Amino acid sequence: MADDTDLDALSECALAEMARVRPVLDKIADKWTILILTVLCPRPARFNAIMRRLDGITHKALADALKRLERNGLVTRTVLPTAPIGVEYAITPLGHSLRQPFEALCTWALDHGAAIEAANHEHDSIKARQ
Amino acid sequence: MADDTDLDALSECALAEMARVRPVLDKIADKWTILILTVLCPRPARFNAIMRRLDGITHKALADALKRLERNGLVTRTVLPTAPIGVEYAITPLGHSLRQPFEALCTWALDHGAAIEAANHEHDSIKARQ
DNA sequence: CGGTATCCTTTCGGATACTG
DNA sequence: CAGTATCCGAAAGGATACCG
Repeated sequence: MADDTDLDALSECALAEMARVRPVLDKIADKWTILILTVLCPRPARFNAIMRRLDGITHKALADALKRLERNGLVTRTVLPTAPIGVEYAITPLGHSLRQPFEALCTWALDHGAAIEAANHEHDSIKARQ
Repeated sequence: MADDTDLDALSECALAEMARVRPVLDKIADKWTILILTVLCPRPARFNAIMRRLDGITHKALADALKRLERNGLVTRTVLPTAPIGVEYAITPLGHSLRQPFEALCTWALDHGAAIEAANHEHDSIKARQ
């Protein structure tokens, strides 16, 4: 019973931590956030330049994502004094700091993606046999 | 122009890597996956035990999430020979390996959550002034 | 107890069109 | 070029009820 209490305490602590983590992750984790940051990482880019790089993203999705990124302080938005008007988006230090933990996730995905695929196929074949 | 080519190559490489990473992340990244793994990390648990721990999750959401986790080889499902019937879920080594990269993300969230909050408020107050 | 099926509401994403 | 508004179908999420 003493063991149970200890384990409960640990798990409870982790779950309590999650309560603070979740709202943050909800803000940054959408379909395009990471891809946009990847594009902006080497250098700033303009709206249509980003769109050309991200094959498949729609006008609206990019506009929404950039608005959220700007609001969260991960990118900056600068209107250029050109004609016709131009807008340049650049990654902030805060946005840049996100790349390291995200790369840890990427590494995991690259390392274990095959294992997940294998588990999928095994699971499916077992179900098919039944 | 030579610089541009190099930067393009780097960015192109990162985007190409993303193409392999994305399908994996799509499989594991939903609202409850991480919380469930957190609960199961110290020791296995049964369906309703998990549900009691995760405040707010619905019956259906938990059932769906567990099915996906099992299919991806992140948890195991064991029917207990009890009456009434019981089912125990346990984390696999593969599931356990996911915790390290995820904790990197948690650390980032805990470290920079305040900065994002601040950016939100600053952004809102600027907009309100206009 | 564990799980599925159903229904219903809300959200999301794509397509299109229009403004500065 | 950048951005907004609108419409619409698809998908997600919650509540409920029922089966093994």
